Parts: sequence; C-alpha cells; structure tokens
Amino acid sequence: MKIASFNVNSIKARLPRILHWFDEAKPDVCVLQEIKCIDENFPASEFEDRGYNVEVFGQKTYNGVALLSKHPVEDVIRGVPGFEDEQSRYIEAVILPEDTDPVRVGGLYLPNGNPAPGPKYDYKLAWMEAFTAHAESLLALEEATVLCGDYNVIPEPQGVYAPDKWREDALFRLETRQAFRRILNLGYFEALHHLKPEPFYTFWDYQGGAWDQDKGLRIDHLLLSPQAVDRLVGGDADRAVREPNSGSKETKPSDHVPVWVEIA
DNA sequence: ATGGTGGAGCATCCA
Repeated sequence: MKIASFNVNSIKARLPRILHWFDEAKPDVCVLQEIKCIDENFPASEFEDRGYNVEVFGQKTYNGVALLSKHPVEDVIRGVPGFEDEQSRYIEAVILPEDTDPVRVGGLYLPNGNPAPGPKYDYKLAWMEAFTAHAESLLALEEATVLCGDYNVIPEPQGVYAPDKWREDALFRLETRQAFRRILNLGYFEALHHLKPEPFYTFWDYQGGAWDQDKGLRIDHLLLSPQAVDRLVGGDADRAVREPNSGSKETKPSDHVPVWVEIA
C-alpha cells in the first residue's frame, strides 16, 4: 500500500493539480498539509468520489491538515496528544487495509519557526518536544507506524542548496536538527533518506527562480517505526509535480512536492 | 526608486 504526504499550500487553489496527481499516483493513504480552510469548506466529495474516506482537521486561512484513505480508518486523533495548540497541525489514524496488516499514519505540519530566535521559534521547539513524546509512546505499541509530513527541518547540509546561507534559519539551526535527531534516535527510520542514493529536495521557494535554478530544500519526511521498515518496499519524491504545467495550466504548483512510501 | 512569489481575504500575515 502506498502512503503519501503532500503540503498543498491551499486545497482550494490547488484542487485541479491535486486531483490530477491523485488519479496518476493513486495513493492508498495521503496526508495533506496547509489546506488553509475550515472543515466545512474542504472539498471532501471530490475525494469521496474517488473512493477515499476523508478526515479533516482544518483551520481558517492558515495551516490545516487532512487524512485521506481508500481503506477504513479508526482511532482518528486531531492534534498532538497532551499539547495545547491553537493551530491545526496534526492528524493521525489507524488504517485497516482488507488485504494486509494495519498501519498507523500520522500527518504533521511542523511550525516553520522563523524568525529564530524568538517566540515563533520557541513554539517550534515546544511543538517538536511534544511530538517527540508522542512518537515515543507510539513506538511502545510495536505497530507499523508512518509519521510523515512537512517537518520544516533540513536534516543535513545535503538537504539545502546553500547550507552556509541557512545556518541561522529556523529550518536548519543546530538546535532544530538536534531536535529532529531526537525523534530518529528513538528508533524511527527516515525512509527516503535511506532509499534514495542521491541528495534530493522536496520544496522550492516561489521567489527568485528557485525552481529553475534547483535551489531547493529537503523538509518533507517519512519516518517509519521498525515494524513499518520490515514492510518497506520503496518510495520517492514526485519532483515532476513542481513543474509549472504539471496537471493544470490554469493553476500554479504548490511549493512542495508529494513524498511517498510503499508498504507491503 | 521600486518590486521582487504566492495564498488568504481585504490590511496584512505567513511561508
């Protein structure tokens, strides 16, 4: 089964492109970030028509996440447990495929944190600490778990086109990378980092011709529990989705591309 | 000198 994550930067502005990608990539499960709408305005029927169960944790104007699954879902969680958060940034559910074992999928939109230092960066670190505690509690369940989304973390210098320009940025500061490694060190496996031999990016800024010059960042990640790694078959980042005319000539691409893993 | 990219939603905030 294919499990994907896609920061769409507004579901409304992106719908034709998202549906085009869904029809081609046919993910079994997909978590979306930055839907930028309240639950009632999510275009659920477009996905239900394609056979998906739709779970939304929306927010007006900013943030907002959703989880779409072709298989039945149970135990849906909205928000990181135990963390008081005014922003909609996390959704989780257990996926129950008919033909294979369950997989728990968490979809996250981790705070950007700029400017750093400052209150926004403090919020990012607090969010990461709460998420790390939750990730640790999930490992104790000994289930196949995939925690994926826009982590807003560049894990290593190879994940950014000009690391020296990004040293003080909230996405790349040492403190940020340390906090990300604490999640990995619990026992999570950063799937695409290990699957793909060459450095790659998942985000290109709209400004300054970043796409044309391939000035990107690797900030969308899929973290797998050991039980999920046992079933890991493959995965990739769908770079072509960032092309100006991919899927729709009338609308612009997201600044992120979808990332996905195949789980047996 | 100014704007520079894009989305939400209507003045600015966020990324």
